Amino acid sequence: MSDACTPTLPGFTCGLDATLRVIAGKWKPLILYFLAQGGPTRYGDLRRAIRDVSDKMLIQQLKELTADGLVRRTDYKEVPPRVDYALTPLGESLAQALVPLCTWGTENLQEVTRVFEQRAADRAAGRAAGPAA
Amino acid sequence: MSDACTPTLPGFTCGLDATLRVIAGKWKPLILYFLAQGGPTRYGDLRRAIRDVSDKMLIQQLKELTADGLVRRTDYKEVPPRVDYALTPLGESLAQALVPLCTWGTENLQEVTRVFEQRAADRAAGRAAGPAA
DNA sequence: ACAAGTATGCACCTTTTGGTAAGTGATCCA
DNA sequence: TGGATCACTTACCAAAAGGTGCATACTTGT
Repeated sequence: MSDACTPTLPGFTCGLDATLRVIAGKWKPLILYFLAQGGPTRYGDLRRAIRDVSDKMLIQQLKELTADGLVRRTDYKEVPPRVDYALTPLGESLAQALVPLCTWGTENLQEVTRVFEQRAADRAAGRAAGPAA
Repeated sequence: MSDACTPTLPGFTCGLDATLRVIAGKWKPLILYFLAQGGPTRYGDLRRAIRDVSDKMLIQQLKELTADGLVRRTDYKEVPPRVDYALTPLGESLAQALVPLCTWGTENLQEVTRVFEQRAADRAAGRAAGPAA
């Protein structure tokens, strides 16, 4: 796995651990994804693009990403509010690092799909057997 | 972010999403990490290596990784139980895809560390101000 | 006889995460 | 005047994730 992982870091086990904690959160990768695709994006556009995300969640994750220096928030201080979000250089580099995962998921889509069907089936079986017995 | 992300997948938003759901779980990346480093590893060794993980969690995540086809479990059916775990080819390929994240975390360790200190400070401030007001 | 180690299972509980629904000022449109 | 849009905020809740600790069947070491 290369020795980029080996050093003993303060707080996290390895660089991988650190990274995963930064992007932890149901919508963060997706946000990074959309921001990496197009340039600066208005809040409402993100909101509509991601679909299924609630205001609360989207705002929350955007806040964290912003506080973490991965995303830059621009408030135009206009009368009907106007705000947009864009990746910082750091955010862009992270988005780059995500590409192989993205590729892996796509390349192994069959396996992954099977995996999730299996998980669902197991959960269903568990719920059927568990409460019954 | 390359177009490895673009296809409309059944269930998940993109390959990245799919991958992240596979490795979701506090200890899975670490397990993958340790298994990628050395070859087959006995349960007890993993347990001691990862430290801070509980039996319940480790077993649970190993089970999922095994069910997902990323890890192969070998039970030697011996009298004092002996079992070991190793990566499958699929698991190895995933471990490879994790390397850039690992590298990113290591390269941007300063930023990441700052980020987490900031988060901690914010949480502390929040707890101090919130209940008071 | 007794403690320890082996790989797990299980019950219970707390923390974290995510989701829903409502409300905020201000402006624009009919 | 009433409704919609903008970017949020807040209070409340449900579900999931994670943690602790005890139990198991068997053997080995003392």
